[in-house]
Amino acid sequence: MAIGNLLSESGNSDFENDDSSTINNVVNRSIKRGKKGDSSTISREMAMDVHVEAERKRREKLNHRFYALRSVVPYVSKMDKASLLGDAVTYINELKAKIKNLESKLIEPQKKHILMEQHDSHSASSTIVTEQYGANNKSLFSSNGARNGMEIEVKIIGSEGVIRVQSMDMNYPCTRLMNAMKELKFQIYHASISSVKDLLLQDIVIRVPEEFLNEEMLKSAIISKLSVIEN
Amino acid sequence: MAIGNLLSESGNSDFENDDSSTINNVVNRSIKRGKKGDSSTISREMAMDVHVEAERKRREKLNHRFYALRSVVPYVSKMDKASLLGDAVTYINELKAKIKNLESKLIEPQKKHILMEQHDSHSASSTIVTEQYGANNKSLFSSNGARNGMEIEVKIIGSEGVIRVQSMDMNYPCTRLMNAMKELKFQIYHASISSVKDLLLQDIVIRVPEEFLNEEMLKSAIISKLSVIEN
DNA sequence: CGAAACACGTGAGAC
DNA sequence: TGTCTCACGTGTTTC
Repeated sequence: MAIGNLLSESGNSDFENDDSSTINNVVNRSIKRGKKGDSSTISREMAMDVHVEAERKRREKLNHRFYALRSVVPYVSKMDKASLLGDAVTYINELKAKIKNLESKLIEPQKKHILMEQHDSHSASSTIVTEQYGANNKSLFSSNGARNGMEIEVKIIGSEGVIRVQSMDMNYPCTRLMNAMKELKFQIYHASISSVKDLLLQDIVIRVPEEFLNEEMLKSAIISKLSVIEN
Repeated sequence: MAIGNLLSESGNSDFENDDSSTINNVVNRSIKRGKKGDSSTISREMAMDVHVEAERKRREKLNHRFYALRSVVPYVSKMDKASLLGDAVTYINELKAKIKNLESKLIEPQKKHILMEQHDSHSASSTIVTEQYGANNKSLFSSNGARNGMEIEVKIIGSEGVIRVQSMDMNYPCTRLMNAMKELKFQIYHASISSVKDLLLQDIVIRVPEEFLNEEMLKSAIISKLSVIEN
């Protein structure tokens, strides 16, 4: 599958194909405007370009979610998105009805209940679970930006590199760092993450690509990637 | 947000009617082409117009379905469509797990034994998933779309959980897993990642939120998150 | 100002 | 032949 796409030009339906990141299509997708006002519109065009790219990303994400939804809804009548959504709604309602049914069936027989079976998860309210999920959020240290003092140390030994990061354990610095590793396409040999109190320590051993000639280059590449990744 | 649509100065009063069902559509849609060649392009323009209208109809329908979905999914983290789809998938998987749980609880009528179906460790507690893309599966339950042959094992000990994942080292499964941890808001105590040949082994120790009553729930939550995360 | 999310019009492919 | 569905680039709005 997927031979090089010379003259691809459209095509590209949404089949799954999965990795959008890897081979990444740097294809001549940027034919766009041949000519334009030549005055000071260059920054304009660049901004446009990033906009186009962002929108493309968004579409891709949405389509992945559609596919994921399709994989959990057992029978989807047709292939189009509207039908999928409709079937998902009816399916959810079916599941809910079924649960209600089961619960009522379960509560009814009051005799000789053996209903312990949940030793360790007493967890108060052994009654029906109801309502999913924490939903505690609200405050939830979200908020983007907020560089939480990351200290980065880099060491190169032969073809291997050691990245050592120490930071506040907020906003999932490990997720952020892993995203950076992915975007930099570093091959990871080993990683170890430890949380101690409100500090998070991360050690990662990678294979250093040849284009990074010294530790400083490697470190600044990581830092700039980190600063770009949204959390 | 005030209303737009200042009475459009008529001109051609083509039966546009619009019938917009839902809320206001603010847009001032009918500016379109001001003037054009009047020769033989009229049919062209009419055809175009009907196309535009049809597409508008389609979009309206889709949005209506989105709204319907939103009304059956109890808690949607954010307001945007992608989050809605993702949460719908998660919710469906939770419902499935819940049903499974209730059913197993129900099929156990008069066993005088305390046959601890919880301690035994069979009970699918630490089963292995190895699934590859839904759609081919058939059974109603356990339709989790784990990607590139991820084998997931989950163990709960007290308030801590151990997640052990083995997969092909392609497409940065560690990044994906970390993203899942973040989205599930799990607090990470420790993590260890090792690459051996083309296999990637990941062990993560987390604090298990109370709402996860057993290993099965925890595992299916992780799987469904994984299936939603695009890489 | 950028970044994110959306709706829109339009070209293209399927049947 | 139209009709349906989709992806794309773009304008606009919100924070």
